[in-house]
Amino acid sequence: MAKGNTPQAIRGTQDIFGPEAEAFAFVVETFERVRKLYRFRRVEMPVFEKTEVFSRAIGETTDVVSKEMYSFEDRGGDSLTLRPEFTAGIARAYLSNGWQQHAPLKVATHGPLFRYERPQKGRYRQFHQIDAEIIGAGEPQADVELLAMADQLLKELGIEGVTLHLNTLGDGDSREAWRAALVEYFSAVKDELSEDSQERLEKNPLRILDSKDRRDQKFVADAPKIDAFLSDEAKAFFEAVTSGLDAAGVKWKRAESLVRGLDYYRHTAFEFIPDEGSAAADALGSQSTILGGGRYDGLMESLGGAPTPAVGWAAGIERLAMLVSVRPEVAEVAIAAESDERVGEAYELAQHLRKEGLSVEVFASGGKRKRYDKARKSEPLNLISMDFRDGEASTNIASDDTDDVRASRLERLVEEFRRARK
RNA sequence: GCGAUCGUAGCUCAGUUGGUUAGAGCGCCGGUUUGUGGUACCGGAGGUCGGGGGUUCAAGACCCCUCGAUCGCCCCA
Repeated sequence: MAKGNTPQAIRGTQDIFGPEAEAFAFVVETFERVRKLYRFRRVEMPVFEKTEVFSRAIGETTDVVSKEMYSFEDRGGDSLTLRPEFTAGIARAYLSNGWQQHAPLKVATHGPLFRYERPQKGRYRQFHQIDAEIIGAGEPQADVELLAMADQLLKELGIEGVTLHLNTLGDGDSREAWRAALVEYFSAVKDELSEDSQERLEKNPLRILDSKDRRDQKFVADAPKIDAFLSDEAKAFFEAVTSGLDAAGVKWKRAESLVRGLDYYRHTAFEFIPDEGSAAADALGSQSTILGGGRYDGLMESLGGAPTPAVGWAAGIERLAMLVSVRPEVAEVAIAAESDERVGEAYELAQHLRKEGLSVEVFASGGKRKRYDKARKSEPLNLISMDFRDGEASTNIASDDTDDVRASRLERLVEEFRRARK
């Protein structure tokens, strides 16, 4: 509980500790490992950019830009913004650094993002994502490889009950024609739509399709389908993606009403969503998407670059962390210095063992009788007690170590250490 | 931006229709069982009951405001 004059953390930020922090680290470590398997190269990006990087790339009318950005003026009067996503900044870096020379470029990164929103379960003002992008690759195989990586990542995290929902938005022309048809269709029944969807009709008609409001849902089933507006090329592209996924053993499900909020998406759009009634769905509350992305062939042009096909995804680390289970890290060795005469020696032994690659914790403070108990409670694999009684030093090892090699190596190291000290 | 629920020790929570010095468990600190021991027992520290105002002889409990948290809507990872 915060005391009167102790500053509070900013709303929507988190101080992550304990099992949550372990889960967070596990997600990041697993991502780093899997990304190397697919040969994605690591990039580090600035946390803030000129505001126009996001407003031009993401779209002025999107919620992200119009009301969720952390923007401020720097001392030179430029408008800067804390990044609300990775893709726009990566696209900017691609153009400003001439990374075209590396195309097709596969990059991965992770870190904090910022969005001024009302915090709730699985949703924060400072949140964290892992992110993967393939830039300068227009072939459907790029989509497949990217999705295969996502699928493998989730499996290696041990996350179950999550399904890839897949859709195509077609190329620019298909998408526009579909959008126009949707506006026409929903305009005819405008008065019967929810208030939110009446507004969406102006701003983002595609979003009406995944409205949660019953009043909207009864019209959704008969709404125009994207498939009717796809050009032959767009259709062939989507088929190549789906057959590639099948060949790669990635399970997917067609989601005709899946659209993505940001302006730059074309062709493939996808989200990994927990199955209804699954443990994952329960854990996430109403924030159902754990990983989402798609193809954004139009983005580079909006930043003044040459047309450049690209596809990418991002996943919320906090959301993934809610779905993984990690065992608490226990020490390989705990040393209880049960009398003050042995404290110095206990720390020396700890250093010796740490240099040999063992994780060691020393218990040498507080009541002497309680040091052993504390060491015990930390549930180490091996427990060394060091005491000094009746003028005699004793050193004992109690081992619950299931790894016999490590346990016997420890005994040897401790024995060496004692001989060397004499 | 809107709505609902909630705010009592470091943590999890009790606190009866408003009624004396606000409690428990865990954790923390100290001590006892002169001991191969994750035990048990004893003691201690720690609370402006989120904050402010009001009603009342009396408020942790009731009313108003405010701050914060949680969950949901919008949107999104």
